[in-house]
Amino acid sequence: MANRSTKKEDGAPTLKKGSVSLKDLAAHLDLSPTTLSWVLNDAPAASSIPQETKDRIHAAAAEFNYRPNYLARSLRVQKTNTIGVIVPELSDGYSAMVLNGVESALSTAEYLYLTGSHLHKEDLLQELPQLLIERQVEGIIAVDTPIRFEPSLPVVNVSGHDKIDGVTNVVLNHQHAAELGIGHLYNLGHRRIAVIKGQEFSSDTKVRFETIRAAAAKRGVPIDSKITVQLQGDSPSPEVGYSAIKSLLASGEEFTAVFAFNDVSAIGAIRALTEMGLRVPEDVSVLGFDDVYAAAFHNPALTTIRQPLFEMGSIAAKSLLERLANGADGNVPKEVSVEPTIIVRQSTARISR
Amino acid sequence: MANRSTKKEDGAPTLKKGSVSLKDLAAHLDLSPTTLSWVLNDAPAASSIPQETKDRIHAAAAEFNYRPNYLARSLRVQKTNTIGVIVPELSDGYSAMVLNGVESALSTAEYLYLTGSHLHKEDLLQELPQLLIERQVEGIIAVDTPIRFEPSLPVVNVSGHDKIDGVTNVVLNHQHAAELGIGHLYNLGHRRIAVIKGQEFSSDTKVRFETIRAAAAKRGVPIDSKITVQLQGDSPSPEVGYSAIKSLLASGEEFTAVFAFNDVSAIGAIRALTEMGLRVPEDVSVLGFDDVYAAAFHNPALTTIRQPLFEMGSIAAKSLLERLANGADGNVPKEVSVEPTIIVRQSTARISR
DNA sequence: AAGTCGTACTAAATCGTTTTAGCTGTGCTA
DNA sequence: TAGCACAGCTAAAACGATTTAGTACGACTT
Repeated sequence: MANRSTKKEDGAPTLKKGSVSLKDLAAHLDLSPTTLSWVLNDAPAASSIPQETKDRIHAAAAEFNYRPNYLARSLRVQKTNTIGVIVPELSDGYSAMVLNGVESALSTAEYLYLTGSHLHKEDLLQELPQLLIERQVEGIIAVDTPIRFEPSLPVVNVSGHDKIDGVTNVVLNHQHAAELGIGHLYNLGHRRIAVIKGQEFSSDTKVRFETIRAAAAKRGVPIDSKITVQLQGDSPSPEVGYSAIKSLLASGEEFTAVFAFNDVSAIGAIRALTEMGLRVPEDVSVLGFDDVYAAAFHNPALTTIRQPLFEMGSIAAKSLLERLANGADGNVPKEVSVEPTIIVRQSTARISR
Repeated sequence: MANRSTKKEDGAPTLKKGSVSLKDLAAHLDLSPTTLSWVLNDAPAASSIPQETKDRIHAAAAEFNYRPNYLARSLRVQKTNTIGVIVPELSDGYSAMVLNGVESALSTAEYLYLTGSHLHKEDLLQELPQLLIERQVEGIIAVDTPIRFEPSLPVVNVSGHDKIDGVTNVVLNHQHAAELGIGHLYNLGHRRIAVIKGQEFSSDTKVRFETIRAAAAKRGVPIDSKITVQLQGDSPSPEVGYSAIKSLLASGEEFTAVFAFNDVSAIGAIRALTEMGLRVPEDVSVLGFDDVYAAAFHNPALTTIRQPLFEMGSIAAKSLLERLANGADGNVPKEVSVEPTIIVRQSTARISR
């Protein structure tokens, strides 16, 4: 039997609920913090502690709702089980889906994450990573975000294209995507294909356009710069696609199809076209990109190049976790690529002529 | 002039870049951590430190890219400048917009936030808050989430309806919203109004339906339970609205308008109606709720009751920050309410008969 | 009867800061 | 010439955990 002597004169040091420290709990039990730590963490050293003591400890921990202070623990063990995630903004559909993927991969590993949006502001692009690093995140996942800092920790960039030491890019196979898109339109008979380029700040803008251009040229229908427009404005919304197509229509140039930078701009484009009395897809085909939620239920339902955004997020997270687990053994993959698929719905059709 | 003696024999203890501690830096400068801390934090006590020393310290901090370890600081000052945010899921448009509002309010206060999605799973509803509390968040913002834990810290619940001590609910003026919606449809001549109820897990489901029922009854056109359907399935997507209306149509009951639980289900409803050869709004009017991004550019553009989601997020954050700054002085507001507006677009029209 | 082993623990260092309480030397007053 | 203020620092405690290195005691060997 336990021969605990009541060391101190206080019989029951009433612990305030809500924030008991290990020391408090230990004092209450007349044991040392060490013992409690061993037992509560199931440390190897706890093997010599008799079951009865263990039970007492667990019971008290439950009774006072003891939760270890993660700050203290992390400081001591030099591990925070936390990563940082940087996105342009949350409500554009794109980042949110990637984040879902990230979270699903993290949760099984008991990691949490801190988030920040940079809204494409240069100062935030510099500042955010520092804020996260100060908070001792173990790594950073950036989504559609240029890396403006020296990566002093593992970084994974979803849709990143810059080759930077220590950064793994998770990217779509853009060449394949362009082939799928242009191939689809070409096979429907389209030869005058207008292209909506992304904003300058989107990581994919350049590659997307180059690969589309190459795919079109290959088929002998080079992209005409007169029917190429670039999205303006600093956030992704249907409005910018709408304006882009409006200005294109104003130019009077002919085209039978539009290959949009993303679904959101495709939706704006459709609005602009129908407002001008052009039917989609009868008069003009519109091809989107991404396959966000809204695409399937739009009217007309969007034909689009699907990016596996959820998977890209979870691949990013898994890749980061793997690097964190294995330590920096040099062999950081520069790039992981995923495949697009084309989802044919109602916004594209055979050319009517 | 400074008469620093080279205490130690090592002339230049080469500091490894990337993670210098205050102690390292202090050793390098032959000063104590205390002095550096004072200077770098602009503490009052730093007034007695000569400018030259201050300059040396700042220069060294910059040179070695010194960043204070936030874990250690937070542990010492008992303040983490971090809150937790709990959402059902990120990619439903709703939570993301609220989060944007939260973030904008937080960033000016130099707070960051940890996020978690519970996907309406009971275990996560219990677990997530604990994970956040362990990590010493100062408060929690829950979005459309039932509170399943004892609030031992300040909590703000966006769209919460349970009155719980220590929890501030940020809610829409639902009565007004129902008046706007039913009033609009009634004025357009609609008398047979179908209602799509939300899923059981949505906080707003009950109030929304009750207020709609009351507003309709008041006008002498009581809601008929035969043309009331409830969303099924465990995530918000157009599919569930689609199925709901499909089943309603199958019942053969007559109706001239649909008041949907949210925009997403309204979009699904429109799809179901048009598939059955009914035109929106000529044959059936469809009224949405929320005014998410997709609403304005849908075809037809959605008439909807707008919730100021961004504001609700920033109000939630501001209210939480205020409580954190002022300490727990008891007077916690039980409820803060915001006003809806009706955005009339193309999905509703005067009854054609 | 001394040495060894195992049980059941505890003391103290540590993580990286901040903060309280000093300490040392110089210049000036009384 | 002792006393005192002030400038310019430093030592050590503290935050709340984990972890290393013991200690005290009984039982068992040799």
